[in-house]
Amino acid sequence: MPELPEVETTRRGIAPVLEGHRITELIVRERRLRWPVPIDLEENLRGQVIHHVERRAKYLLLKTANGTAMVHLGMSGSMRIVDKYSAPEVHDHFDIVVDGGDVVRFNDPRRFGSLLWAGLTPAEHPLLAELGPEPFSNDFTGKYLWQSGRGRKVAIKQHVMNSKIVAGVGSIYANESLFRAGIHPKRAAGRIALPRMTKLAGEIHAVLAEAVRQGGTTLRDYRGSDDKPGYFRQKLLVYGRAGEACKQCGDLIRHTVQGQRATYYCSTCQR
DNA sequence: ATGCGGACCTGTTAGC
DNA sequence: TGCTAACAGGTCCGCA
Repeated sequence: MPELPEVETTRRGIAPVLEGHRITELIVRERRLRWPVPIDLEENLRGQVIHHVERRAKYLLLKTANGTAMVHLGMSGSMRIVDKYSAPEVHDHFDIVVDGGDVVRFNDPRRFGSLLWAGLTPAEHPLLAELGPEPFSNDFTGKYLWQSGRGRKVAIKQHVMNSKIVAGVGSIYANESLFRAGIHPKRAAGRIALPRMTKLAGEIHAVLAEAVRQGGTTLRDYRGSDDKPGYFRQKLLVYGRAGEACKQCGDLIRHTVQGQRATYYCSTCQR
């Protein structure tokens, strides 16, 4: 499921419930996530006040004076706010219980998500240390994207989905921003001129910002912390539209696979 | 250094 | 209708 807009929507949903509140209990029902949940995590978090809920790439960072917990939603994860008396259901892998009785409950059928401990210097955690700039940061510019692609033969779609190049761009929004920028997803990253890269960086920024405003994209499972779906799906121009007419030129939208992920594009509008 | 395929999981859907 | 195979929003790792 979740790409950056869905994670950001989740962050905004859970932050008011967590920030400034003390964790009375962390209840872990299933430790076998993408990586095993560390055995001392409950001890590290119990009694700690969450002073800030941040996002880095697609990781949610729960910051306490003792250290930072990292949550990743994987492909099918979600976090909902529930009452402490609500019974856990299947795939509800952990609960963050805070003073006052609110519970943030993590559900993830595929268990590609994770719950990890990043200590006092989260930026140095191996999963965060190598990440590229945030797409909403000032460091993410056309010039940066152009420089990062110089001499590379990798397809531009895979290039922008590489978290070391830019953090948080997944398949849906890579497809959409490449369409908006008029760039063919299989074009080599090193064979795109600076003005087109500038256009692409701008479209990545724009499409992600729009999706955040719409509460993300719900294809199937994704729900925000309030259980509402995201409404960006109606705005998708290519993703999931194979065989349908391009909204720009009327040609058929094509489907292919890159790196085991679905790619959608218009061969007339994208070169 | 770069690039590829496999791996981790379950649930839903498409196809026979 | 029922079984099986393919596919799904992520991304790390090991190998060539």
